[in-house]
Amino acid sequence: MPEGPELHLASLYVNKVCDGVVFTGPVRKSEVSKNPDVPFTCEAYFITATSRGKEVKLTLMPIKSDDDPDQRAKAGQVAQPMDVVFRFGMSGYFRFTREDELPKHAHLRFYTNEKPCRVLSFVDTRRFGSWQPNGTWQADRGPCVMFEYKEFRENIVTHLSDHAFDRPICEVLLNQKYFNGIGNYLRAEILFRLNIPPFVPARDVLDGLQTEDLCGDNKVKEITRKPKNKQETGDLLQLCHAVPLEVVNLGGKGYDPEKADYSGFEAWLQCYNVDGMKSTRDHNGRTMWFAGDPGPMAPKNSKSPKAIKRVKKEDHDYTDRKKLGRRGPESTTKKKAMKEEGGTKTTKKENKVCPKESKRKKNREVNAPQRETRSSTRRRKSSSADITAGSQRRNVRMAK
DNA sequence: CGTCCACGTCTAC
DNA sequence: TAGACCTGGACGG
Repeated sequence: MPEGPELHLASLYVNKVCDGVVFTGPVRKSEVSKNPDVPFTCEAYFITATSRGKEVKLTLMPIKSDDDPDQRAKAGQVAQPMDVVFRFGMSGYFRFTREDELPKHAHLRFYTNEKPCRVLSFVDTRRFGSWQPNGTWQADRGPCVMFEYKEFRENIVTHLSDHAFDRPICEVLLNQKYFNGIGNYLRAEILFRLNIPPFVPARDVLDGLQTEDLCGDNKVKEITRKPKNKQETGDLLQLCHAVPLEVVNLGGKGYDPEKADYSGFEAWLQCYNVDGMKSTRDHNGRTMWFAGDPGPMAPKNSKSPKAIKRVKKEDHDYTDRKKLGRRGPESTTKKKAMKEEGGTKTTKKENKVCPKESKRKKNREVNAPQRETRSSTRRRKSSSADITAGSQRRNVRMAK
């Protein structure tokens, strides 16, 4: 669930399913969760949600009842509203179900006063997510790229001397102090659309930016003009706003391969995890998907013994370039890569950036070998109209 | 069976 | 700049 669009969609979901629903009693936490207890209990309360970048805030609002003059007397005092701020980690989301169909990994739960009751659950398989009772938006996170656009722009143009911008643009895009809401698939999609190599210095791309959105009223004019550097930067911050909003407007659940409506999102992706696109690890071990030139700051050193072995092997595989694909790149946490130690590791070769097949083609079906020039297997799931559109768009890019 | 990979932070050497 | 924190799906043997 977890980049800006998914967090916002989660807040919309909560507001929709909890509209008019009365919750009651204590908030309950799973045994296994290491997150804090939420010391809130109330006879009757509403739940509403808002989002900002990669956080969601739930507001637990006691219902004051004129019909219940005992309310104050009983509790000694009326419960106060409480905000709980969530981060979703890699796998967090909200679900509203009957109590007897609680999802696995429902780590924080809010119960309705119905009979049988229903439950709003914060579900988080991997438990990288977190919540904070009486929470506030995390102090070090910047303005929301989607819903605080003006402040977002300003925060960047007024801090360009920050050393954070010494890094490659693709890595800076994950810095939540400046790009609150951008994650791994969004950075790939945004840079791909502007044809910006991922490993160019961020400041080179952002330098000369205006606080005002250059592409506002004059949008058409600006875009049809010769794309200069400054133009692209204007576009970059604008796309950091517009691309996530596209996902929100897809109306599905965003990035969530487990869900039925994932195909719409998958068809929307132009670069991330798309067959034929290149990918490599950035300096933090995160996979960067891109097309064309990686840029001057691309990591040169392979840290993957397996990748080296593969490369050697492939040196003799001259028959089919298409097959190059899938090295076994490092896992983000390279746990036991030491196992293989041998001598392979010392002879580090360049970690070649090469096109590869998407791993996410779970079609075990052994069809006739598809020689389709990419554009291809993954995309085939979308409607033919989308395929055409996608291809055309790419052709335009290539023609440039 | 085992290995690799995943939409993200965190903190410790 | 590494690990640590976790579960589970895809894929290979």
